[in-house]
Amino acid sequence: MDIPSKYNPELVEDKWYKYWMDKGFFHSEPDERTPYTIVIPPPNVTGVLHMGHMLNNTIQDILVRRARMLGMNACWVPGTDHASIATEAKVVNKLKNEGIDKYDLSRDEFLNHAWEWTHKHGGIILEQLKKLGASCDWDRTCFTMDEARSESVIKTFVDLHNKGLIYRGVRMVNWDPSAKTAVSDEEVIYKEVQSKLYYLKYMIEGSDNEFVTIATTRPETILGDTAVCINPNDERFQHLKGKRVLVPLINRSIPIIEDEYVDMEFGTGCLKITPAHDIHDYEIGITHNLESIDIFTDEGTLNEKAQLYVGQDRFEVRDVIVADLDKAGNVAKIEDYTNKVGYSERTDVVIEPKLSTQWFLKMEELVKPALENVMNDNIQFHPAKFKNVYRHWMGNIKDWCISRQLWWGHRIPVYYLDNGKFVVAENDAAALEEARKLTGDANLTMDALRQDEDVLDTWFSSWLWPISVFDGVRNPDNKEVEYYYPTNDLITGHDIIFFWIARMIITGYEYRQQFPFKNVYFTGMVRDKQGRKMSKQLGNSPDPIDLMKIYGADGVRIGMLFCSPAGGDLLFDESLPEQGRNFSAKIWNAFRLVKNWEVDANIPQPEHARIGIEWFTEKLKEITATMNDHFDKFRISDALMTVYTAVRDEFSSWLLEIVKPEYQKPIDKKTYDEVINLFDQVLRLLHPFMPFITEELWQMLEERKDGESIMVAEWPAANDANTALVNNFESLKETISGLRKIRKDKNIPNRDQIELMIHAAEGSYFEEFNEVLKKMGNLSSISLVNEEVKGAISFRVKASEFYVPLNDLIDPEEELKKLEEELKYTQGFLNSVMKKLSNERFVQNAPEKVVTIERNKQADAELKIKMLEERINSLKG
RNA sequence: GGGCGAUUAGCUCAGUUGGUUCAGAGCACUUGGUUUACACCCAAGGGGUCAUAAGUUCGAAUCUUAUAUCGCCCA
Repeated sequence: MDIPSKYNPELVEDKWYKYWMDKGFFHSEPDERTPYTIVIPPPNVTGVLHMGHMLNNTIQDILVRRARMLGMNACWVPGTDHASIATEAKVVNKLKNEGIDKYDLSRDEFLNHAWEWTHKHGGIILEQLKKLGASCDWDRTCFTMDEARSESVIKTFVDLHNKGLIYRGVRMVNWDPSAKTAVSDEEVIYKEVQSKLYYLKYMIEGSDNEFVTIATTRPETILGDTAVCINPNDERFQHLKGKRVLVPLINRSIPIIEDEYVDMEFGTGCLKITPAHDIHDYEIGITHNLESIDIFTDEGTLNEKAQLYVGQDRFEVRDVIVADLDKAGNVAKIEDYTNKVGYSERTDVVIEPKLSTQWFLKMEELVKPALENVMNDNIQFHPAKFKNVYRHWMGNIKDWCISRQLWWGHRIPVYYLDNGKFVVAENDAAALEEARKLTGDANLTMDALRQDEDVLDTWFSSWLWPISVFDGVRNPDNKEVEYYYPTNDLITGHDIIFFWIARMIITGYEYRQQFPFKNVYFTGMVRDKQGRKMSKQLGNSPDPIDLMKIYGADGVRIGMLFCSPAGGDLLFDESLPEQGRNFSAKIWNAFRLVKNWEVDANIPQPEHARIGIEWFTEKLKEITATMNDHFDKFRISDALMTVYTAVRDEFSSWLLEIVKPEYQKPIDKKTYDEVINLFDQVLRLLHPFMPFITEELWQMLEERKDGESIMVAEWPAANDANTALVNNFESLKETISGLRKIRKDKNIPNRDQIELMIHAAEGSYFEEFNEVLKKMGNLSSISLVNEEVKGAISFRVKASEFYVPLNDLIDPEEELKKLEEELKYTQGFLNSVMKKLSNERFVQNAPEKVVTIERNKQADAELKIKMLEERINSLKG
């Protein structure tokens, strides 16, 4: 076989992905096997693959591939999310660049543009996932706005409304003046900004020189003031009670009210109240029955109610009004001030608190089972610390504002009549029927109905995802949802625990009386080496596609996982995929070594090879068991590290070196076949992490039939490893390391044979491994002795002592120094052991196993000390 | 201000319900190596008072309390 000396991922990856697709390995249909289901966290339809997706989807693919190899019916459902705000913003922007204003278009015209955009860009990210090797069932690809999903969303709205859980209310919302929509609390990012605290004087009504001073960061809002508030306990302001003040510039008379909400320490202790533009002021306004004067337009400019600066932007007005106030003598002072200001996650403009009519979902009852079943571990979080965060949020839940003032999304199925009443229905026809019933007018036509202009929050569709992808909302009893739901694992970032995870759990219990997934695995954020978030502005995010071209998809996959514990942030650096690429090369080269051996069926298997294979066979069971344990506990990084070191150290450096025939000599058939078999097993353990290279090698390892694939090969068994053999072998390795150290210290070339004499003790020297010891140590002979050997360099493994006779090369002083250091250490060790053993309470209270271990330590240490002392005396003598 | 979490080797982090030589891994570092699979490698090494202090225990990186520093969420 002609094997290229270097692994070239580009020649391999597309080929095997196509093979897997052609053979239908990714596709799942319900059958009698146990299902293993994951639904993808649907990426944003306008998005392109970034490093966060890479991490997240690599983990999903690993879990799905392993489940498949374990014989489960694995189904990974892919799809995308319509992302109302982000997509609409992009489409609006694109139209703007073409000279088209959104508001010159009809709703339908705009939606046509949005769909066009979606069809053009919507599939990109899914195609990119294929490069990563994602084994999604592409036949099941869903979109939150396709027909089945859309109908599910509308049906759910109607149902929740009928249950009395959806209501219309006026609330202070987070208004995004750029997107012209309300956004949820979770979509507001608070940033620390350098601003100013303005101290403004308000004249007291009926007086020419008396005034109160208030402090504000937002002087432009004074035009909406409807009161000034003091703390009733504040001694300084007792004389103001019951008086009124004049709003500067417009001279509106407003009352001085009293409320303990006012912090006497902050600012001047006098607070201006602007109920329409601050959430706390709004609440005080309600308590004190104050008027709300909304001075802003939806675009964030001032309206006629402000009286001044009408039509100007809120931030422009801030500068202008301060100058005017100063001129008018109302500015007492201006201080630098650092505060936190909310910005829209989507458009990055400053959020304006605004009174607005919106649709809300009552959460109080809905969250109960969702909270309970996380706290009692029916749903498990990995890592579990996120339970606390979850409990805190769910315990302080507020009603969910589900309407958005946008066009792209699911239009709210509420139809208004002229008389202000409304009906809620799944479609126009049903709405008309309802309306006719409501009005008693059988001749009513659609013209009399006006559908709500707003759409639903995107999360109101994605919270149905684990159900709706199996069409379980429209058809709750269908075969697919019955089979695949609940799903097994959800892999997602902890940043959307409330947006999405909590809400999916809520719908799971509301609509299927069951959790949507058994486990939630939280990934951390991918950051750059300095710990900064990856962002376009910083330009610190590499393009995953480029990375895969350079390092191979497998290399990038494992690079992402090398340092990625659950929930912890991943500090990405290009050395990681590089390490992954290097590992691919290592496996490739191991394969080249094995496949290039000349096989001779006529020679018998040497003893050292027999031992090596027997050992590795057992070791592999242990490795598999360790990996299984890591997987069970969602320690994906640890599972990878286990197989990584297994390949590098145990397989390549030990097994292959042990069985490797002498230069230019053939290998016996038995050993060869067994090594091929072990290689096959190792590739299987690697496959979930590195699907491409493992398939390539597995196909070349032996003759394969069309339709065979490592993807559907069985996961290796882990039962009943011979742990005694494996442990004994560790002593052998230690002995060989000891010999290597001597060679290094004394500059003895590896090709020169040396002699070894052993003063053996039980449990640390095993004669049955002699052939391996001889080969790996390049020994001319091994002999047993009963006493110390003079003129030799020695080392100890546990209680056995090993001697290499090297008269000429020994430096007695150096040897003595080493021996004395070792003696000192061992004596110290013995002391600590004896301290424990002489403590009666330890012997009485500690488990017997622990005591026995300490006794063994004592015996070993005593024996070792005796040998060391003999050596030292003999060298001195 | 309220809550949650973290602090272990130069860096990033494990440490599984307190007990095997338990102080670990990977990377980085030092030294040696043209042993023909691999320098994208191999071998051998150095490196930490487990943030600090007190406590519980026969025994603490692990449990308790306080302090310091940092991070996240909420206000």
